[in-house]
Amino acid sequence: MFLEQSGNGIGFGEGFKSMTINLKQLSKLLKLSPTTVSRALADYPDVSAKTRARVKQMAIQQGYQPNPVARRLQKGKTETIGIVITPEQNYFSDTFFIDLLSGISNQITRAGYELILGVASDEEHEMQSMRRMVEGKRVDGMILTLIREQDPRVGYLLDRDFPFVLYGRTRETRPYAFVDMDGKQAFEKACTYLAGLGHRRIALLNGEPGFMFPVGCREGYESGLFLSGLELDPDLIREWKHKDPSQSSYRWTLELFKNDNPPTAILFQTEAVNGIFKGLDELDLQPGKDVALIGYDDLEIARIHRPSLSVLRPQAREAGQRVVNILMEVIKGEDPGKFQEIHQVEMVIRETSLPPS
Amino acid sequence: MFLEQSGNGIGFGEGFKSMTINLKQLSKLLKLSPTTVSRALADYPDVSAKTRARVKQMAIQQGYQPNPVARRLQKGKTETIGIVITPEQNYFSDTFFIDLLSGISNQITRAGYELILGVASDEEHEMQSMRRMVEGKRVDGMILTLIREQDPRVGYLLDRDFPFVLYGRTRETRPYAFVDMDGKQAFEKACTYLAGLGHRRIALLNGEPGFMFPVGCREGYESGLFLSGLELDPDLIREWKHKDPSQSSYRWTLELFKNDNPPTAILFQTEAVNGIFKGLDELDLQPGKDVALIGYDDLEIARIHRPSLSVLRPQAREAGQRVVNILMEVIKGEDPGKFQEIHQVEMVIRETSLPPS
DNA sequence: CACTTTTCCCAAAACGTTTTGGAAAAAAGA
DNA sequence: TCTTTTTTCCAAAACGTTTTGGGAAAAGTG
Repeated sequence: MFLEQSGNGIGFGEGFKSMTINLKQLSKLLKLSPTTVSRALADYPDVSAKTRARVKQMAIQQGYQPNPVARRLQKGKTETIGIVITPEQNYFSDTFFIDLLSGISNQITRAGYELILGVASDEEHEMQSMRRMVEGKRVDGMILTLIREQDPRVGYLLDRDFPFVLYGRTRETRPYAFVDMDGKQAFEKACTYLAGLGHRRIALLNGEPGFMFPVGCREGYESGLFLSGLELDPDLIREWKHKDPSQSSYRWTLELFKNDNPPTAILFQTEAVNGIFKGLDELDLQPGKDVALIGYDDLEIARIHRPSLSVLRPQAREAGQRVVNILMEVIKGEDPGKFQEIHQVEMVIRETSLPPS
Repeated sequence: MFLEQSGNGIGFGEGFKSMTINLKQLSKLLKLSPTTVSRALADYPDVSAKTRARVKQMAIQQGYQPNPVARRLQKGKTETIGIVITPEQNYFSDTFFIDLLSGISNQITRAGYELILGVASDEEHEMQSMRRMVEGKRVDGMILTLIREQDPRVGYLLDRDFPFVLYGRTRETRPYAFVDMDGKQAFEKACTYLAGLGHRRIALLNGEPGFMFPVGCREGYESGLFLSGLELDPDLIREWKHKDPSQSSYRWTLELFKNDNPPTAILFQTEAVNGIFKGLDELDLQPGKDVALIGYDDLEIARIHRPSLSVLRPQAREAGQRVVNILMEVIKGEDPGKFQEIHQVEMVIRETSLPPS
């Protein structure tokens, strides 16, 4: 009588929609207890090989899939990872971020987890969206991107000992897990490469302060200059704005060439390329020929432009996968401090990195 | 004794992480049954105003939030919406799609739901990702974007009577819910506007066949020509490829001007603008001056380019919100056929829509 | 054969809610 | 006062899993 309680028998005239089978129904079909079926499917050793095979076959035949919500309740885990993106800072400018997201998503799916997405219009909503996920017990872990030098999200998560992994780094003394690109090494490489070609006036059009990624770029730039025996000239360093990459980089490009001793090469984030091209065009300078250019990130525009743009190419997809694998470890209870990865960035030489004319 | 079963008292020395309170704990604190507390918070009329107030106050004070997983299990709903995006078809080319996603996400959050994201590399994985969500009982409804003329996803969902809403339309006779932009009316408006300026040779650089959105654009273009008393010339219609918008549109731009009687204006999707600018540049034609241009979608490049690009501007954010509101109705059991919305598209005249010279 | 060990299975509890179906207490009506 | 109605609360069931803690049967051992 107890077994009959919920009256959900094998189901006869049900619609397509409810044609999904239950653990209880499946076990009834097999004349086994739900316990045994559950354990058979989970490969517990205390169920005989014969019945395990029988159970699995029937499960496949009936298209049984355990209800994830029920499992989550019992296991006390949401099997869900959260990420919050912000449109203002033009994340989606091109393939880069979607590559990262693609790596993240695929790896999360492989683990049987879900990825829930928040879209926040500004920093405040970003925090709010994250808190909803964390305090509302909607996720087991968070992935953070576009990290700021002082990032309140990191402190928040560390304070409550909530699992998370950064794509990027921040200024925080407590140990935390991150995957970052070696922007420093990349810009150093690009800078020494240009110097090796004979360039003596190399400019840096960097991302604006506040975010963390321009820090490494600048370090690499300075170190590259030093290694090449070049002096750092503050007049050759400018910063574009996130809210308006093209416009600000356009203006700074014009500015750079007002210099008595103008640059013969520019290092920058590819996000700003449109403004630079426009500025050079206005100054009647040919990219590649009159001014060497190397961008950071291999966006579509870099490949299709003529002359094609030499770039530093971070492997976003791979990084995304690593972020997820690490987050899974942290969720399991591993020490986050153990997971701090800095990935190499390759340089792709195309047509805009010639010697000075 | 029954009440003591799980031994989770009010919790003294627990860490930050588990400092979240339970319905049972809350009810114990209030000396009420979990039933009453639950019903008080849900504003049931069978709990007195006084205790309701007391319960709510204590809930706020203790920071109680019902465990979403438990609620989902009991309610038999996942409170989750699914969406699958594909990077190949460059969705994220600019702000347009993120605006749509932003509207979707905000509205979903407002309803207390989650948005889960799948990223699929191709059509096959797109379907696979969706089936995992649907058959794995991970979502209550699906949102579909970038719809194809023959779209297997729509048939799949209709067959199993699963709630979904399209952003766009497809060729399907059974009724389904959608929100679409009036591409036809938009292109008709743009076309008659250009004709009104005196243009007689208006070209269309359209999206490639297979997807649904170029269909409306073409219809609007043809209708616009007709209304303006212009003949349709097949030589003035070309289609760019999704995999490579810039490159293909570049080639087709060159092609268009090999014509004995070349166009004086081009209508196109803004996605293809880089290729067009490049082609015109190579032909020594000034955008706006020598050739009028109107693009569909107000991407950043349209605003920052000089001359700035006249565009047709769909309201992506608003559309995203409507998609979610409709999906909620469909999930509630409303007839999807009732929800078929076509949104107007405004035209933004900037510098590239001058009369022919 | 009697005892121990191993193999194989299962009933019941638990996860944290909401809903169902009353029941006691209070108020209203006779 | 007694009955009926309304108000206010709650115990128990249910959602669909996984885990716990055995227990019966089979196999091995002396």
